[in-house]
Order: sequence, then C-alpha cells, then structure tokens
Amino acid sequence: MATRARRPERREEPLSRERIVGAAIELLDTAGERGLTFRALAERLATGPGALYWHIAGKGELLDAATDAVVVGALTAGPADAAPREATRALALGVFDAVEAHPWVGAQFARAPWRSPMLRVFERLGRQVRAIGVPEAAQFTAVSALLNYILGVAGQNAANARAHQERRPDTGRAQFLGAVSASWAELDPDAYAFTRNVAEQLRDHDDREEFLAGIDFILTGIAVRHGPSETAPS
Amino acid sequence: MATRARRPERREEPLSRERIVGAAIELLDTAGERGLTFRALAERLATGPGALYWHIAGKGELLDAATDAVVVGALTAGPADAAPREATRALALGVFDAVEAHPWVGAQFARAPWRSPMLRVFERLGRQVRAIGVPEAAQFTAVSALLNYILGVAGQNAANARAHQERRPDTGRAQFLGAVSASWAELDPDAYAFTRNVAEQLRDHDDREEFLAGIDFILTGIAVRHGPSETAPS
DNA sequence: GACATCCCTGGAACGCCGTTCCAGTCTGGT
DNA sequence: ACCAGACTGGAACGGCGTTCCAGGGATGTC
Repeated sequence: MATRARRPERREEPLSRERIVGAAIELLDTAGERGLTFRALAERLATGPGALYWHIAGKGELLDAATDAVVVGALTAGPADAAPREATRALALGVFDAVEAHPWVGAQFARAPWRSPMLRVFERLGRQVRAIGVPEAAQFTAVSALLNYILGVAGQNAANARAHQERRPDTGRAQFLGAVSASWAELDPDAYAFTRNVAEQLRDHDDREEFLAGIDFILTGIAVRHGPSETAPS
Repeated sequence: MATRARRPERREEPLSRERIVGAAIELLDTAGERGLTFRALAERLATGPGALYWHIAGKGELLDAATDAVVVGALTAGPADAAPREATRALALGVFDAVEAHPWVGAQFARAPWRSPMLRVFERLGRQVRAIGVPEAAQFTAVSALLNYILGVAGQNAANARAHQERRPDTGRAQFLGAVSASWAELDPDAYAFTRNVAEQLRDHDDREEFLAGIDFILTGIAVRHGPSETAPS
C-alpha cells in the first residue's frame, strides 16, 4: 500500500525542464550554436524530439532559459562593498567572463532584446550607475551606453568563437587572430592605411584588457558629464 | 552580320551578382531577415534556386555582399573637413542611420566578424581617432571601444526591429516600447527597483540621441586618457 | 481487481530551409 | 555546321523546428 516509497522512477531520471536546459547548455558549450538541435538534444536525453515540447515551448524559450541560467550564475559573485566604479568594472567583467566561457550567450543577447537575461544585467548596472551619483534623468542613458558596449563585445566574442571553432576546430584564438592580422597587413596601403598600421595590435591584444579599457572610457565619460566633481570629492 | 547589335538579351535582364544582391536587399528590407530565402529570391528573379549559385557561393556571401553595399553607401557621405570629434560623431551617425534603415545589417555585423563591411567602418574610425591625436599604441583600443559600442547598438536595433516587425507587423516602435515599458513597471519592486524607475525613460527616449550620448561618453573617455593635453601630459 | 483518467513519452510525419545535381539551352568562335 | 563553354532552372537531398498522435504508466474510483 501507500506508494512504493520512491520507486527508482520511470527511467533513471524523469524528463524535466531543468534537465533539458542543462543538457542544452552542455550541447551548446561542446558543439556550438549549430550543435543545439532538438534531435541531438533528444538523443542525448534518450527520448524523442516530441517529448521535449511538453516541457519547453520551443527553441527560443530553450535558448532563453539556457542564457538565463548562465547569466544568473555570472551575477551571483561580487563583494558589493566596493566603490561604485570598481563594482561596475567587476560586474562588467563577470558578464564578459561568462560570455567567454559560453560564447553562444553573446549571440543570444543580440537575438532576444529585453528578455530576462538582459534585464538582470540592466538592473545590476543601473544600481551601480545610481551609486555613482548619476542624476536620475540621465541614468537610463548611462546604463544604455554601458549595456550596449557590453553587448557589442559579447556579440563579437561569440562571432569570433564561431569562426575559429566551427570552421577550424584545430586552430585556437591565437592562430585565428594571427591569420586575420596577416590579412590586414596585405590590405591596400591607400584604402586601409590605418588598419594595416594596427595589424600587430590586433594580433597581440588582450581581450579582457581591451574590454575593460572600453568600460573605463565610458565610465570616465559619464563621470565628466554627470559626476559630482570628477576629481575633488564633495 | 557581326553580332545582331545588342539583342534584347536572353531575358529582359540577365542574371548577375549585382541584380541578385539588389533583390536580396529589397527582400531583406520588406520581409525581414527570415524573408530572405533562395527560393523567394529565385521567384522574385523569375528563375530557380540553382541558377543563383552560379553567381553567389552561398547565403553567407550573399548577406555579406548585401551588407557591404549598404555600408559603402553609408560611408560615402561626410564633409571630411570637420573637426575630428565632430567627424567621428557624423561617421557613427551614418552607420546608425544605415542600420536603422536596414535593421538586418545590425544582425549581420554580429554574424561575420572582421569581414569587409566591418573593416570599412574600422578603417574610417581609425583615421578619425588618429586625427584626434590618440597615440599610436592606444589607437587599436580606442577604435575597438567605439566599434564595439556601435555594433552593440546596431545589434539591439536589429533585434528590436525583428521583435516589432516579424511578430506584430501592425505595431510600430512606439507601441513596442510602450509594451516593454509597461511590463517593466510591473516588475518586482525589490529585485528590479532600478528598472522600474526608468521605465518611463525607456518609453520616451530618442534612439539617436541615446546613441550619440554613448559615443560622446567614449570620446570623452578617450580624450581624458589620451588627449593632447587635457590636464597635463606625462 | 477492473477500469477510467490524465500526465507524459517518443517515433513518424509535415513543411521549409540551404545546397547540390544535372539535363538542357543559348551564345560566340571556328 | 559544329563545338565548347557559359549559364539556366527544376528536381532532389539531408537536416531543421515543429506538430501529431498512438500508446504506456501511475493514480483515483468503484
């Protein structure tokens, strides 16, 4: 009688939204964005494609849920007692690192605007901008600038990852940048004088440092325009 | 004899790479990114899908060529005798306006990194940054910051355009933003205090002004860090 | 114990996509 | 008159997201 005290379930583990999203993340990380298909996902979960639709509405919702899981993880860190500017840098770096670990997240940001993952980042950036002292009427503008920059970098990271993962799995980031840098050096000297000139800087740059430098440019611009007094504290 | 002096061609107009790219741009503008298929394109050109492949390698090259055509058009303008900072703003605005007229361009930027269209923008930005007086070693960083911000805005514009064109063709940008703004106002007051607070600013903001404000933040940041003398050189 | 019910499964099938294949046509050169 | 090669366009292939639906397993009711 009663229920047979937690039978070993119908299979090892029943299908669930969490399990599906988890498998989707693994698939995205290992096989890239093109590797996530309902058929591959079903095979990995030892079921058929149709079963997945009982738990997830469609591919859009699946990508959304996967992105949200990654973003939530990236935003949990943070000491929170740092100075606003430092906290903003840490926050941005957290998103950057998450995108570098899961490049497909960068592409997803550009696909679904104002969904839950982006809202989380927006909110966190907003609190820092408010802490910095930006007047209320200018807060949306300041946060938008930061967010759009972060999204731009994320999107490019995703694109680069695709370029040297799906096309040539054997080449790494260094070879990829080296190849692009070499092609820049052979551009027309008149039409692409500047680009030729910075070909070496492309090859040798550090993504993280460049990203942070951009964040600092924007934060400085915000401080000059809206800061309490730039150098002297109030 | 001789050749019958320019016969009226085999059809009204023979297939050509230019005609295909032109038709692709029309299709992208009117039907959105999802509307561009080789079958629809072939039908519009009164031919079969196979014929297109004689002139264009595949969909990637087609999108690249279409993007390039739009970007080239956007970069031809410009007085060139303006002050560097003003010229940079005009250049960025040119790209912004092109993306607003052809939202799919923004998505394409995030899909193919370091292809011809992006290189053109990169080169033009670089020349302005050089004219501003940024030292050579920091030019790549400065241009990257500007470019990534522009790409971020472009990608979001593309995503927003998709959201209120393919999902609800009857609603315009205002209704779309209004709906998002309304949903923000109903978020959890604790978890989304900031977002709730700027819901109105989202509804009422001007995309162009916000974009320019971001460009100005970055340009100010660059000037403070690398400007000719701002406060005092090293 | 028999039975109806509902949640959940998973394989088959639909329509559309990018791409390839190829028999055929048209054109200019000899 | 003939040929070689540029070019066409319809058919077909494999794969995708999604839908459909016959069924299986646990549960509640008599």
